[in-house]
Amino acid sequence: MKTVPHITDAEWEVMKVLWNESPRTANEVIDAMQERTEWKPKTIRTLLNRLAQKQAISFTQENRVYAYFPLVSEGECVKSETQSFLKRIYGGAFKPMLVNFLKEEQLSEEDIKELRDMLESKNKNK
Amino acid sequence: MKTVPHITDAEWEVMKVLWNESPRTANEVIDAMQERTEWKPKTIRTLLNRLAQKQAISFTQENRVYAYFPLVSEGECVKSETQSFLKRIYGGAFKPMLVNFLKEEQLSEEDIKELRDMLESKNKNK
DNA sequence: CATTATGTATTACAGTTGTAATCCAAATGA
DNA sequence: TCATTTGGATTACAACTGTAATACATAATG
Repeated sequence: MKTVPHITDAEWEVMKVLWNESPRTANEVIDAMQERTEWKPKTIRTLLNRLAQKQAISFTQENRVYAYFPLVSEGECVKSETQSFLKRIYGGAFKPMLVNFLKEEQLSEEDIKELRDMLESKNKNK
Repeated sequence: MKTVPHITDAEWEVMKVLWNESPRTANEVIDAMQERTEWKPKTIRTLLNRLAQKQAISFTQENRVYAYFPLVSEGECVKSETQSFLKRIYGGAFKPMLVNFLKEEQLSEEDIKELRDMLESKNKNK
């Protein structure tokens, strides 16, 4: 099974931009980031470089300009990060986490209904 | 509201031991850790020091021996780590994560029942 | 009392991360 | 053609992490 590289907090913000739409040139990424963060353009270029190095993204070159695109999907990354989080905090067990979450979190009535329906259907098709 | 210090992966393992039972002397912690990791005693002492510095734990001194105990509860830490995880990965929203988890994870029939019951009772008392 | 063992304090050291600045070559404008 | 701007490549640098080793002081032992 494919292993996704570890993506840091700051890098994750850049990935979000590319997951949202790609390919994007460095400058397009920078513009998009300026809307959400205070980071300097150079900082964002550094992050793009690091992501490319660890093969989370790649790029095509058009004249002097690079256009970046993800090599790993958001789903893959979410799953992988979630798993290491689970392992760290809950010893890898999923249900204790869910239980804890349900205890702690605010959920609207509709949320609850939706979740219940999901559980139902999960129950059915097994 | 109280902010808990950030506890790293390695430190987290030490915290688990102290959450499990405390106070414990450095050597007792080391012994407990040897059962779960390959870490050298010196490494574990470093972690104990760092945790004490960041006031995640403290100690009493008996002759030359320190007995450590947590200053922050497991619940607090779990909550705090969970929140930064949520923020990072899911933009802070709880439900999308739940939905994703339910889609991805294996749950036994009993698990599902238990979760459904939890949802029920959550629904009731609101 | 001298030596050794033991617990703690201090120091080490490379890899990762956040956060850029500087350097360089090509394109663009005067 | 020469100066300037621009995009990318290289370099910077401190804090944090993982993973210890070394130094030091005191207690135990011969």
